[in-house]
Amino acid sequence: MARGSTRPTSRDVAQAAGVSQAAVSLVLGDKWRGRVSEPTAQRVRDAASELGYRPNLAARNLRLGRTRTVLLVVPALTTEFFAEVYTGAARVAAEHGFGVVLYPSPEGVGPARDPFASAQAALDGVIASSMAADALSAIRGDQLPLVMLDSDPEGSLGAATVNLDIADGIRQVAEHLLALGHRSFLHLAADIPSWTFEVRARELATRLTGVPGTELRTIRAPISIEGALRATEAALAAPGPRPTALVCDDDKLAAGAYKAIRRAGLRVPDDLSVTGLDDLGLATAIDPELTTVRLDAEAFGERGMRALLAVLEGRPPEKGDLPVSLVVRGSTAPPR
Amino acid sequence: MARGSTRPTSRDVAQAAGVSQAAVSLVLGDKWRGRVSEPTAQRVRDAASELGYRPNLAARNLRLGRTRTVLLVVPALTTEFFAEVYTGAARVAAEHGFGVVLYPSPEGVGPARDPFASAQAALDGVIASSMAADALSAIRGDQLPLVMLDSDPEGSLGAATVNLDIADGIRQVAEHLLALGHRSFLHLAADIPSWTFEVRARELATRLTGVPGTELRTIRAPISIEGALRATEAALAAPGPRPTALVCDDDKLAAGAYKAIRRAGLRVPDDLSVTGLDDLGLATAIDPELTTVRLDAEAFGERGMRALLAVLEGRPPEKGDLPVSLVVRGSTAPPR
DNA sequence: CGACGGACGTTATACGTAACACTTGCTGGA
DNA sequence: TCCAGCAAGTGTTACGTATAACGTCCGTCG
Repeated sequence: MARGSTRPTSRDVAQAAGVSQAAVSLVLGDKWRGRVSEPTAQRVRDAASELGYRPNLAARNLRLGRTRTVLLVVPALTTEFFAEVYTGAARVAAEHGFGVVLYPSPEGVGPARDPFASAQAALDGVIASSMAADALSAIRGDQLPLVMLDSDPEGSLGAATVNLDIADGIRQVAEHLLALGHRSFLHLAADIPSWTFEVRARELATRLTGVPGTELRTIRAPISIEGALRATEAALAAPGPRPTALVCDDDKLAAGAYKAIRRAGLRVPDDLSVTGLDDLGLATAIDPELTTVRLDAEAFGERGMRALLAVLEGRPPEKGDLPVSLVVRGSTAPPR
Repeated sequence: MARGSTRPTSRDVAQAAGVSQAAVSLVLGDKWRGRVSEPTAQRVRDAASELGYRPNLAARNLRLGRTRTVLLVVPALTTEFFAEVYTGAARVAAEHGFGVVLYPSPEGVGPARDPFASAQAALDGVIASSMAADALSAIRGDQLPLVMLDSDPEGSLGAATVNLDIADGIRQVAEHLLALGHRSFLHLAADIPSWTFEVRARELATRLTGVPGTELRTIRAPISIEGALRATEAALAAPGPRPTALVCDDDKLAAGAYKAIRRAGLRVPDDLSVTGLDDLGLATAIDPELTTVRLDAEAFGERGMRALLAVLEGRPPEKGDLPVSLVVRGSTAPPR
């Protein structure tokens, strides 16, 4: 590991302190109450810090048969959303002496690499976003304890799931737009096959079917500004009456839509109301600021980690979806 | 690890294939040319996949004394920039059989947690952004091979450095703005103590001092839309002649500045030209699209990983800074 | 006065893997 | 005929740690 000399081991510490290796392990592992005298323990601690001793984690992991390391599989790191999920998960993990390793699954539909080859660390369990579709089959192959983020509770075959209440978010969006008087909707959907996006489509359709005179069209785009720009441009150029409200599957799509709307010579929200979903920093960077659904990504990560800890300890994980809330800003207004 | 039964070991595979554990290790380690016959090797491979054998990485790491795992220390994951750095580093790492583990240092000036507590995996080396100032002292304490990203080549005490040619980027920005006719500049600087930001300030000052009649003022803000908004608002409200060009340390700051400029009733670029640095997705999401300096974050990550591999193998790392390029968009124009 | 138990440690072992050193059977050349 | 040499493996060990099981010394109690 180190350059010239090899790193000190617990045996080196033992020798320096004049005790056995076992005593070092006891003292440094904090299991010495009544087994080692205080002066001796102090000698061990001094020797350890003197030598700059750090336990060899590979050896410890081997001995204990567990690693206190967990893998977080995310679709791709191009959005700050999963950065915050990571932050939340890592905080809870640290409180329990665990570490979190990230595996960003390759973008697009590339060949599914082995997620565990990238995370060389041995693992106690896995938290996986259902959006990281490529990696899922490989993950299911392993018998590791698994928590799924935003995945169909029915279809997850026993794996614990932690979900944001996206359906409720879409309900709030729909009610907000209906209350403003909108009746002609365009849904800009993400073209990733994932349960969480199916929920958006289903819930939006459900909420509108009850209301007379409503109309809903759907277009799909990859989750990128460029992709959303092109899809929206095409939709706006299509013949027929223009919709008055554009519901986007996430904020990034909304940002792309803004550009298409500007290029078409139209204005948000005067000609077209737009909503997003995520409430990323992007939502307030664009003009007008975006009406969107606020997801608490950090809480999502925390809940995911807690669920995994529960599974590891044989406890049942918390039930219930995480609440979300509509944030009304300047991108929605009554139709003209 | 697994729920009920324990995972199969190489010994289990050996028994199933009717060979010794050593033979399994040879076959699966691909070191069997001339040592094990093809039929036997095939029997071993079949038994391994039959049992779903996966080597215990903790044991392997212990035995080999190296982990093929590397730590990437980044300031915080709130921007896609380091996501791309990670992508590049992970790709190169994978090509060499290495894995990359991420350590996002806590935001702000919180107490420096131990980066290695979070990355429970044992490590062969570290790549660290100089912006992750909190974690640096802890990192230097370990004797691990280290590569610094965007750090002072002089002040890094022997650690290898990989740098983007930020100075050249700022030169291009300055020349672009001077050529447009600007003479009164405002520098919106990041208030993070990091060499890479010092370079921006120094280079900008240098480029302007040669030109007669120029004026440069500097304000500082935390790297967030909100922070930039407030700092810019204050600067625009200050008495005296208004600058005609606003040079921002990165794109996020520029996005915040846009908002302040709009609130002041001014327009980009008519009243004020704005430049950024990074070329994130954000740069084209805002209106008008941002003139900025394109940094190839993925190449940065790749180069960082290659440098670390070189250090690990005792080779000298590549020299030379990575080139950057000015991307001129709609946020810069001649002053009125 | 013998036994007993607490305080303070030590010895020995196992975790799963990779690699070195060694064995065995066979072939071919002198 | 005999031995070198090779193919095809096997036996054994060490990596560094945590912990179960075992000693030893001494004070105390019945």
